[in-house]
Amino acid sequence: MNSSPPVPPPRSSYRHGDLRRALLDAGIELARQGGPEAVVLREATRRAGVVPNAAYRHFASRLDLLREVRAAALAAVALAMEKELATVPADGPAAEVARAGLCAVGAGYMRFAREETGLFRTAFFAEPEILEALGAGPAASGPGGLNPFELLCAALDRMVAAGVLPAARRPGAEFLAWSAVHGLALLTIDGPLRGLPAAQLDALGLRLLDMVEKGL
Amino acid sequence: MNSSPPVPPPRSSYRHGDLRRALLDAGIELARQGGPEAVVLREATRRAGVVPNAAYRHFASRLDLLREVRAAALAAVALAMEKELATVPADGPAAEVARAGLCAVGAGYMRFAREETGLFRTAFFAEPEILEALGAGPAASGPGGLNPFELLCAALDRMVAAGVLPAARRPGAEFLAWSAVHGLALLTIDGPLRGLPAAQLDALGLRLLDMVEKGL
DNA sequence: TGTACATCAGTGAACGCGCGTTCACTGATGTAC
DNA sequence: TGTACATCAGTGAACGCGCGTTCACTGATGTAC
Repeated sequence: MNSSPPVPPPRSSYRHGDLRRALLDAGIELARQGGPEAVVLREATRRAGVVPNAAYRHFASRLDLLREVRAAALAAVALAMEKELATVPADGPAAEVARAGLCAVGAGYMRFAREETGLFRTAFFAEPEILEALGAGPAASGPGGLNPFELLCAALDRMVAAGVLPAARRPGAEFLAWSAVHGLALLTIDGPLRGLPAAQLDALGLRLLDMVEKGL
Repeated sequence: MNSSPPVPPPRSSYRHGDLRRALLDAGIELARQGGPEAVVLREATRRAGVVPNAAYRHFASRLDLLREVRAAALAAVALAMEKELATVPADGPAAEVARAGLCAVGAGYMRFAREETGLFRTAFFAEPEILEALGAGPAASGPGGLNPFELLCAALDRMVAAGVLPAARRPGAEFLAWSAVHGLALLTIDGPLRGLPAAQLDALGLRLLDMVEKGL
């Protein structure tokens, strides 16, 4: 019954062991629960069982920590997309596979937004200065080496290769597709679609992806 | 050269006159410059040339003020959409008019996001508890009596009436269209599209609206 | 194998900040006689 | 038309809060001899 939530881990040794990792993990957990603004330096140190200023041995500032948390969040988005992509059977007509790939990428993105809202918001709505990294970041790479944006681009490229998408419409298509999916994700987590049952959201997602595919 | 930004207005009378309005205006200006989190009670009172707690004569809390600022922001979005809509010539084939109407509504939304980023973010990303009002709010109405969401719905209805959109595809279409437009708006103000010249953004917007129209 | 020592990760205390909010007050305004 | 008074909008002072960050320190660890 006593002070259970922050879980003060009793540290035996004077040195922590891997405080950097512990702070990062705490930061990721904070982001998961409350989004980017919940990534608070003092709370992270509290969870690591350490005095506040100890963090400055490992991070230059709060923003520095947030940056790394954000990279982890971005990697988590990419992982979710790749997992969804992995469920697409690779046999069958190339056109079908390419189309299904785009859908999988979009569906993974939207599901992640719904299920890991805090991390999603951290990945895409952290401090403005932080966002510049997006689209150009090997630091933002997922396990497969691609960040969410690159995964989307790859899916579109495969559609061109399969002849489903005219090459002339390819340039910029990533922004159109991303817009649609990103927008629905946000209406789902922050907007009027919040609270809709998952089944309905999935159905809406399918219709949206259908619209994108037809409209591109 | 002295303390110009906050503009401390010298108040002649003991009574303010219309402090409520002054605080609201200050709040809207703060939102315009810095988004919802910039709507700070103390700063609003500072700008109104009044002591902090004076605000409590007119607003129950900071959140209460923010709610009203948000309503104003929503009305401003609606106004921008209506202005764009007003540029569409009403003569010509009904199908064309209906299509142009949807485009206008979308373009107005996206342009507002770009030009009044702070207000846009305030309208759609204020405290979660606040967002519930959206889509059901006469309080959120624009000058024409319709909020942004209702304007979009009306445009879609006109497309059905004009025979451009099959009635069977109408239900839920507002969410698909809104997703696309909302997403692009966000990529523009917060994401990798930030800083792109307005002309390119407009072009991308047109392509997006084209995609929506074809895909719906 | 044992001792002296440099390193540097974590401590303890404190700072200044701006915030939202509460309290008892004061004094200009408008109304009732 | 003049006076007494109630109202209530704005004052003044203070609160507790949690934050990020800086400072001089201490003491466990690992290395060099």
